[in-house]
Amino acid sequence: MFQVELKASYANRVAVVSQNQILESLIAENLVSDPKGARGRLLTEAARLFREKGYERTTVRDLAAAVGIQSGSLFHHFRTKEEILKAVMVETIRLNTALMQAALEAADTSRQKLRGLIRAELESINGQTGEAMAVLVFEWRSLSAPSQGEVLELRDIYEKLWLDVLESLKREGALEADPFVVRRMLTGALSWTVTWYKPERGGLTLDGLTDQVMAMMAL
Amino acid sequence: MFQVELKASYANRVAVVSQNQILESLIAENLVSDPKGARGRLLTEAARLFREKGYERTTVRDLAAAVGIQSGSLFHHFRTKEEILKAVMVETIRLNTALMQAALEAADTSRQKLRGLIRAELESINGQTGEAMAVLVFEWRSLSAPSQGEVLELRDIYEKLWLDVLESLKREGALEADPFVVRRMLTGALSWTVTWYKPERGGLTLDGLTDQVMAMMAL
DNA sequence: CAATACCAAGCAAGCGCTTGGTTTGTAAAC
DNA sequence: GTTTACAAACCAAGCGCTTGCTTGGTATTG
Repeated sequence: MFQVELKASYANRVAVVSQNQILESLIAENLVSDPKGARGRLLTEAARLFREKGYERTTVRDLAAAVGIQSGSLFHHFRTKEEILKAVMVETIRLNTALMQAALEAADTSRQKLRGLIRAELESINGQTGEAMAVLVFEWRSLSAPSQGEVLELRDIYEKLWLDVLESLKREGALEADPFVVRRMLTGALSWTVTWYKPERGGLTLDGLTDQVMAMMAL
Repeated sequence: MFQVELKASYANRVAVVSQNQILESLIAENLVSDPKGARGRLLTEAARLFREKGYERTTVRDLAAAVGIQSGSLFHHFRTKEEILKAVMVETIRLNTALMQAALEAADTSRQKLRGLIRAELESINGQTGEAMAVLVFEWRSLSAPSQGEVLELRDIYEKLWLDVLESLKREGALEADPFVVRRMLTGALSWTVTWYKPERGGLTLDGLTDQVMAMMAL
């Protein structure tokens, strides 16, 4: 699907380059909206507002004002407010799945693969797509049951990426706990960083944070 | 403040006994409401509803109906809807701080103390007070800024309990990562269990889950 | 006979969303 | 190269409903 051609000497550089490449591929395939377009800009602003004030507290008037149109005009692009929330989530998952796959392809050992996944998820949560990721985590209940089902299907795809790596580590004896449980613990731990991790202050970089997670697991 | 007299042979028994004792002490001191009283029953129902539907989606009419009164009558007990949310959070933190302190006093080594804290927090999250704990985690943003400040002060008290234990472990060489970071990771990981851990199915007990967390950290 | 707890009714404000009509972008037709 | 056609994008206004909360009065309790 998406191929990372070569492993460069600087892991960061690989990450940045492939991230843009991947984003563009997805836009070309119409799997995510171009942030420069009208729809994409709305989704970006929606993610920001949903994260900042929560889905329920964000009114369609807020959303419209954020992109400079009237509230009623929103419904030309989306049928309901909830459809906007769902779109934010779906596009976020699509992007992340692609990023995770790239991270896996760029790593050799299981340990490196796990580090790649952790690093990629931290990047998703605390980087440019962070607001959308936070929405995905914290606004889950605001989705209607049918929409939850659709989003869940997409999520299963990338959860499997994690489980495969963790199971390898267990087989190799590097991990003692149950892979399934560990993944869920990591989901919580990494998601939670959005509430406290601020790269500007303190000097802890994303790579440093990744190292801390690995160290916590004694890996 | 609260003293656990003796360590019984069965850790569970200690936990259960002290939990009730502690709850009663707090009720006696008017630090938490008696769940049998009118106010306490409302707060219990409020926690359930806030967790189930979220604070914003829960109306004062829902809350009133849950305890069998008219919506207007709520405002005889609380001045605003937000005051109800705040009360749920404040009382939950008070109870948990007391439970954590008890868990610490019942353990000898740093490793056992950490296990006690993890076990206690998992119990809080997935046990009887689970709904209130989930509200504390997921409805944080629905609190007004002043209320957030008040609740934060209370939370700092019990966060210090965790940091002390983790710092001991680090000094002893059992932990490599930064205690501060580890605590935040654990906060996320343990809170997140509320979204997936179901003791009925699967057979993983709270003690088993605690073991998994320790194993994940290679402790 | 007070104080406490509650009810019945409803208000003002804000909500998601609809409606009917206008502007804008684009591309074929002349 | 202007005209025509038409859909997409947007505005102005507001409808119907729900929301948190108030009010004035009535039971209930110690």
